[in-house]
Amino acid sequence: MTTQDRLVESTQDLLWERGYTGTSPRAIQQRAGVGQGSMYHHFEGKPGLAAAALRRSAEQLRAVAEADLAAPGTAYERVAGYLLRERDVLRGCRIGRMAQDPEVVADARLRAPVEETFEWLRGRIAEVIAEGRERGELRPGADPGDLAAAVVAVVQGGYVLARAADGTEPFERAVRGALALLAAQRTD
Amino acid sequence: MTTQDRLVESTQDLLWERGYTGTSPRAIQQRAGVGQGSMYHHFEGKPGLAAAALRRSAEQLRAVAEADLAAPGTAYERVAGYLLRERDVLRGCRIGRMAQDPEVVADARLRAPVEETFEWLRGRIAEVIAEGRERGELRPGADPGDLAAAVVAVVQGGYVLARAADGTEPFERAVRGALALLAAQRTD
DNA sequence: GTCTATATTCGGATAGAC
DNA sequence: GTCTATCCGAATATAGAC
Repeated sequence: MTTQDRLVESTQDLLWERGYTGTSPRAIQQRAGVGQGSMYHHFEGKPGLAAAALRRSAEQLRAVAEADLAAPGTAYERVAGYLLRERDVLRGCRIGRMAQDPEVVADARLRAPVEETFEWLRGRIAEVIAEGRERGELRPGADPGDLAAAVVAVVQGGYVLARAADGTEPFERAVRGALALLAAQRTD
Repeated sequence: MTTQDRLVESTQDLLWERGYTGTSPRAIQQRAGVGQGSMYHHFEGKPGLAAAALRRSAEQLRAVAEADLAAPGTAYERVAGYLLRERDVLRGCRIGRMAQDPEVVADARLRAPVEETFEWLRGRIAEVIAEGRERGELRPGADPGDLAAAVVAVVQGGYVLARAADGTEPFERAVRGALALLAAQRTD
């Protein structure tokens, strides 16, 4: 693995664990086993490195989500697959976590991958729901975009509740609740 | 207002804006218009002051939520009142934000008010839903605790989506989606 | 490309005068 | 109770040798 790659991966991990404000260049260099000079040679300081790390995390998240959403099955089953995917609940979402940090939100290069990821995810889930409607699997009713936003919010909010409780139960409850409500939308 | 109160209020604001890791004693003192000595005289450093601020924010949040949930009306209307309350969406939740900070989660005195607030909120909403069931307003089905967790998660996740988008729309969508799903649980 | 020095400011806190 | 002085290490970065 190249020095750049080691720096990017270490940054991904640290941003996940400690957030942007809580992650220092020092800590990144140590985790990557790289000196200060190397980091500043390859990247434009902490923001540049973080931007690269976030772009990479965003790509990876997208690929994982697409695998669930493009799976065979009914719309309900595909959304359920997304909601029930195995997650490291107490670690939370690498991308969603960034939205809480004002330094990230204030920097266009850092916020862009976060914004794009959620925009894509909501759009993709809305598509799945709209398809389910067209196929007659789901009742017509609420805007698919609204339902998709609710689904994504349940996951992101579930992480918040789980960390607050220092346990996974609230996350699992929220997902079960959301699935029960979605299940009631299926045609008989 | 006493010096203590000014310190606590300034800390509440800064924790909301910048999070725990991003809030320095210096910044607190300046916002409160108080010297270093005063702060360390009245509180046990940053953690002690933050604990006091979080307890106060938790009380306030609880009071506001209770007002909506104890309002007259059907269970659906009361939950809708909670979901549709006016919020400063882009600022997010003072309590939920803390759950993302590893320094908060690691310190029992800081995590306690966060945990208790969400536990209370989920329980209170579950009560409202259970009452609706008993009164025949809502169909029997999913566990009220699961539905309550989903409701709270939609709000917390909605904040995440809104900040990611730098706009309130995703929050409003998520709430509309959740309300549409809940509305379908009403008896005819 | 990578390393070691060095610089500056901030974070978090203590000491002791008033 | 409040203020100023002071301390030490960390955060973030630059300079320049190798």
